[in-house]
Amino acid sequence: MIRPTESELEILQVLWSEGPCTVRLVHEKLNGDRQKEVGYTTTLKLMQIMLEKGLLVRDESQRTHVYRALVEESAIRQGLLQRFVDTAFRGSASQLVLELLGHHQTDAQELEAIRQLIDRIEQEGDRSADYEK
Amino acid sequence: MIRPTESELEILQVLWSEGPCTVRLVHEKLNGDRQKEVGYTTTLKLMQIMLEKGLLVRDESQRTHVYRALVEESAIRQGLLQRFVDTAFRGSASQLVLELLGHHQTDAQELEAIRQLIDRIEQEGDRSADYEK
DNA sequence: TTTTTTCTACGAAAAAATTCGTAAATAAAT
DNA sequence: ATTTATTTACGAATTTTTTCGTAGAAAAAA
Repeated sequence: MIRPTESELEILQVLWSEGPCTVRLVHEKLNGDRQKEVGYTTTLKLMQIMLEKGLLVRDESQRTHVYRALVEESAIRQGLLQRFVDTAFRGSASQLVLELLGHHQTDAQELEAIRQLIDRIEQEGDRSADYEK
Repeated sequence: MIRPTESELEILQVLWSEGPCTVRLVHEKLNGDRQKEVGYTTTLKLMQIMLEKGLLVRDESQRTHVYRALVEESAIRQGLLQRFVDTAFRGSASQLVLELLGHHQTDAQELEAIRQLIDRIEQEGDRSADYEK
């Protein structure tokens, strides 16, 4: 399974939300949002490594390369979430949700969306056997 | 903020669910649940490090020391969850929940518990201003 | 009693992840 | 034309995390 490190994930977040970017752009985005400052070549190196790993691809037609995420956000989220539930919540997804809703600010609209999702899942209860792993 | 590493978290999980344990017990628990085998002194060393960090305490009255988690599960979960929401879901707790409920098997009872929690939160909506950060 | 096992302490090796410096090439500015 | 700035490549240093080997003390077994 593809498992980006924390630094790699930060870069992916930028590319997912901004679309294809130069190293410069990613770097400025990171050092803007953040308190932590790192050198330009650090970001560059990371993105080169991610290229090797197949997390990114790049357009080299110009001198200034443009990088693009090759992995999908939802797929990565899936993997990270699965792992996280297992390690931090011993596999109990509902425990995680309870913890989350209990301590985080979640606005009414989002709560409603979640409620509707629960309704849908409960309706599907009969054919829960359809689920694969 | 206290942030155990992944290996440290595995050890904490054992201590949280089993209560105070010897290194031997923790070690066997880990190498049982898991496909990954590590040496005994590896577990020992990790627990000694965790002791230094203040994650654990131990009873040295006997030759075979008994370790106990000094940090609370809920507190650690809080911290890890916060960080995880931020890094993997850009801070959107509800996105995480949607992802989770959409792809994980959650039994009816747990869904009901979550629904009730949502009800409670929505009722408290009026005094949402009371929330701190 | 002697041998074997079990445990801790300690240091250090190994692996993984992050960071940066330097050089060379290209582009931009003066 | 010359200087300055930007970009990539590359290797390596640093930091963090994980792993283990060895030695010595204590306990258990023979």
